[in-house]
Amino acid sequence: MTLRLRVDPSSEPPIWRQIEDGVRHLIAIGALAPGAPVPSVRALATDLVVNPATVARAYQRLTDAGVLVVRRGDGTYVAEKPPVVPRAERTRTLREAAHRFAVAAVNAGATREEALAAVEQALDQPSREKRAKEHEERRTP
Amino acid sequence: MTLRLRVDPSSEPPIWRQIEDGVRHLIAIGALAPGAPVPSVRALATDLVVNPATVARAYQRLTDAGVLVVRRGDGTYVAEKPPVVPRAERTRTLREAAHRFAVAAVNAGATREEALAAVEQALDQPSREKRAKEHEERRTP
Amino acid sequence: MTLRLRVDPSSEPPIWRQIEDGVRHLIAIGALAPGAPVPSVRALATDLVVNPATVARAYQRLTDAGVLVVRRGDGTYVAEKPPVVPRAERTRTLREAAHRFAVAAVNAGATREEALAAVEQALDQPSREKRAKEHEERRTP
Amino acid sequence: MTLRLRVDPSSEPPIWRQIEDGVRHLIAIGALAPGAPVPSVRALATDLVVNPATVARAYQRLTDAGVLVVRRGDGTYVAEKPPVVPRAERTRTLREAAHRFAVAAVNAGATREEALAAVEQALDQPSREKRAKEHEERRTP
DNA sequence: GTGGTCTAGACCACT
DNA sequence: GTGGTCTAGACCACC
Repeated sequence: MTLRLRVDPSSEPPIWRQIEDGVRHLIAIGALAPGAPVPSVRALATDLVVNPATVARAYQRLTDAGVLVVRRGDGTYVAEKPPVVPRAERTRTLREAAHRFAVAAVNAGATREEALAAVEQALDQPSREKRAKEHEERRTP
Repeated sequence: MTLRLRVDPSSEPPIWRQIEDGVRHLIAIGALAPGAPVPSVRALATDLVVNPATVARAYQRLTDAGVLVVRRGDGTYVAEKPPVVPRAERTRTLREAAHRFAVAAVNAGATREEALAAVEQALDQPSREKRAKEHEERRTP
Repeated sequence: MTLRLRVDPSSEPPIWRQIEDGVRHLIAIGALAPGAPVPSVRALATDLVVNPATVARAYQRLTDAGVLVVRRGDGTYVAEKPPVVPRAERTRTLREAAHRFAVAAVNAGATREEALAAVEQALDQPSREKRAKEHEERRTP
Repeated sequence: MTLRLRVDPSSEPPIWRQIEDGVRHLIAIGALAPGAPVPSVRALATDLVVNPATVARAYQRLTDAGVLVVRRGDGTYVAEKPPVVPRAERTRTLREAAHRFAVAAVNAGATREEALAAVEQALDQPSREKRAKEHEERRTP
């Protein structure tokens, strides 16, 4: 019941947000299936070495958003039908992220081609989590 | 002696960082040549409608980094030889930025093609300054 | 959580620099171990009778340099692995400092022997902190 | 009538002080003999690429101290009998310089031996000015 | 409680 | 005029 999550206690983004995004990410890549249990607030807190209140904050937001559901007295689970993020918001997010990257790339002195190549590489490189999951599946099918 | 710089005071990133990055950016695209003067702390502050201390903070970081040089009691100038960021570090920065973008794109549920399109668009965007500079050069060759 | 630090507010060098150098010095002599907490900005400020912003400035420079790390909302700590200054740069710094001293000594009309004696005396001087630390260790082993 | 002087227009110490110390230094090492002429304020200013008022300030201080003398309508000269700096002040200066060096050395992570070696080397290395002067003397005895 | 940011205003030394 | 330093005080998000 441990999550493939790591958190950086220094600076941006805030820890609660790192946890929130991390869980969303694990769901997006399929590492956390609908209906699957997530660790208790306390367990995850000791695991990540952060304050339980911080984990609670992230869980609360995820619950409010309908991504997680609490079964009282039982535990917390990924929702059976996690809500889809509205298309408009999704493209806005994407555009902002792209802009941040573009500024960073120009400041780093990269050419258009170098920048694009770096992005392609980052997109193609299967995430550690995904590979880890496939590995696990092979072991415990 | 006015700079093609605008800042968003509603923070995130902080104003001083927006100024720092902005100046670096203007140098990177050639809108600010080595040896060229930059506006005085006070001038830029009134121009951007921020506190002089905020501009001073940005300028000082740039000076510490060797991007700007101060001639005491005279003014501040772009360094004749702005420090070249070591190639290794540059590609590392680029790779990290690309990775951050890739994660954001995956979380936003974007496909590989959507992600790349967004980046291409963002890269073609911030040429406002460049076009402005080329225009100026055509006028006063 | 009080630091063996004193500053001279009559400037030269500026207070924030005195604090920065002081912390570096305490780490260098081992009075501040890796991972150890440093006083909060406010605590040190009241202790030194200076404005919190002044301490914050010093701490932030040290954080930027990787000497200190911030745990958000928690506190500030000495980095586990304080950055090693590259050997080349270290000897360069040392050589420059030595050269500055040599010039000053010549200007003061000192002989070679007088100059060396002054340096030996100065080197044996700032062991106040070290002795204090050893004393503490003997008390609480 | 050009002086072996260079100044750094950035930061500490102030330019006028660099000039003042520089002239004192040239006299101390014998590169400027008693009675020898020094360049005019204007000439030195254009030579060093600084504001004439800055050179004037240095010359004024040196004149006040009796190190230089003005012969009206003629020029400025090194005093025939440059005043000796009081012994007490000299040793104070030396001690301060030694202390600054010691702090810098410790912060640079140098051992006592390394620090002393660096100073010895700096003291033994005949200054560029001295060598230059000897060379000149051989050419025009 | 923690650090981070910003403003307003003052004072200083240097050119 | 220039940049540099410092204070006092406010507000914010985070843990």
